[in-house]
Amino acid sequence: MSKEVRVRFAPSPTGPLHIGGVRTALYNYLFARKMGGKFLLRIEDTDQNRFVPGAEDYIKESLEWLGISPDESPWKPGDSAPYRQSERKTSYMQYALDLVEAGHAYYAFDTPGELEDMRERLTAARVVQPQYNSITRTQMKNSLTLPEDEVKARLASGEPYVIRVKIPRKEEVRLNDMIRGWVMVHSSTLDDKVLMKSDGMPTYHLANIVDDHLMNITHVIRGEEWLPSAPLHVLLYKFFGWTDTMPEFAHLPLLLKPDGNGKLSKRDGDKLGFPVFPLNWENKETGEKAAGFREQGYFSDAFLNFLAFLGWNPGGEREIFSLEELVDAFSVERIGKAGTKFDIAKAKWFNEQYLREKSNAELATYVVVDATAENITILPETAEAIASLMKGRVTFPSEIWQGCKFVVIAPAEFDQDIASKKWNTDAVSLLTAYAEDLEAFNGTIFDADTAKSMLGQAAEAKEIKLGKVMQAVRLAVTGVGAGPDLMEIFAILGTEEVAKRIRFALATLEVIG
RNA sequence: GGUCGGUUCGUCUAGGGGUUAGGACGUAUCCCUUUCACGGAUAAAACACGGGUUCGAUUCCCGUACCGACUACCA
Repeated sequence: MSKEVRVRFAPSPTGPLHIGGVRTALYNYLFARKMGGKFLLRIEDTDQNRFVPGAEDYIKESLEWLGISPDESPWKPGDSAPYRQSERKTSYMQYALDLVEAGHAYYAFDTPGELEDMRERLTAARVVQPQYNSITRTQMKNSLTLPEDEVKARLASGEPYVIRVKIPRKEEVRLNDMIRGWVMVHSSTLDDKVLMKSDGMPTYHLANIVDDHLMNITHVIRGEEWLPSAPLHVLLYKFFGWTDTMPEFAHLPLLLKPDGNGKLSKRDGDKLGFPVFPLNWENKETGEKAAGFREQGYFSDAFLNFLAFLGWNPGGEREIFSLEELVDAFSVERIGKAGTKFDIAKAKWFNEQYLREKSNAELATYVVVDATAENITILPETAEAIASLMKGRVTFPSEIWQGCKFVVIAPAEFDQDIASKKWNTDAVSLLTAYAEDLEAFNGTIFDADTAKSMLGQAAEAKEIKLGKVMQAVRLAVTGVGAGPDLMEIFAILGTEEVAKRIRFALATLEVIG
């Protein structure tokens, strides 16, 4: 009988949640749902110096936007509360002391300056790996080298100290990563990492093991940057005697820069003009700003779909998956090993696919909002008609209004380039006739077909080939040379408005050549 | 430098001892068309290199190269 799957996403609140972190959260969510388990969120705020106000809310809002909210979190506590490491502070020291007691950790009193001296000394002596380890610790100030009474005295006097793990001199440490298979590391290459800092807070290494154990975490799905410290974590589970309940590990491939090499960073997004964060972010204190996918016009479901395929794929040829379908198709085995370059063009493509599936009514709400922002009133029916016309042609909802606002705002000026090429005597002659026909129109229904047949008849009467003057007709009514089906636009505008606009164009534009 | 990880079209990837190495994005061309798009069709485009193992390796093994992560009292 296997126990319930419990996974956690454990970001630290040091700024806006990076897209790589969002993907990690997503994979954790998908795995938990797939396995019928629980997805928890734990805030790793053991570094008081790096705390950024608002970062936690940002994490919460990001996950909510994507619809992958945790089952348990600081704002939705379950049995494993609390969910902030700063609130779990009291328990860590005892675990560290247990390790000291068992001989797997020790007190160290070295000052930052002394540590620096040690590294310099080692570097000067051409030691390949200047680190605090089984060799060098014998020359440092710690409870392994100092007499017992002196250690007690230093502790009693309140002298600052840290607790370091005592890495065994020679031992093969191995772990079976779900994505990478067996990884083996020799303990001699590991260093005596600090477990408890001098400010009384634990480091990530200690806190994450203690919390994962206490919270009954069964699988640790995290970024590849953690792989090098995974052997240390395995060792800690062993020292605590928790090997039999140690979670399984899965180290996710990194998200890389689109050009060149290296981890995707905020700078890359700024440079290439795309976001690397889910939501807009602003740090009021520092003035730091970052653009978000949501505000750029990406739909949460499209963004989620895109993200899911960055480093994973279900094996078939289908690419459009809803969240539920992703859950159904997900498996850790199908996560790739190699880093993934970030391709914003693909993200846009996903957004287009999703946009086309949205109802006109839904898209119309964007049009109304955008128009209102410009102090322009638009009828809901008009907004919907515009949405219908534009949905197949745009990537973002904001482009619907931007690309079709001439429906509501009659052109005051005209694209000079098109005018100089297409505004000829034939066009003037046809448009004059068409305007007259429109003004005389007394039918009840003026739809696209009617608009078109009337235009066709006018052209026939003047013996003008329609194809030659359509650009001019478009220019007269919309002011520009490109856009969705003109006759559909006419139908929205109505005979009166179309005639009025044609009259204005006729009066404004001069025939060239 | 050391440790660990990685390497299939430009990008994301499928595949896996014998395949015309498949798809998608992007790119190009053509078709459709009242423009621009959409859509449809077509095209160019990949197994990093060298050794093994094998009748046969892109696939398995070992090296090399290259790329990356880590190397803090940060996570």
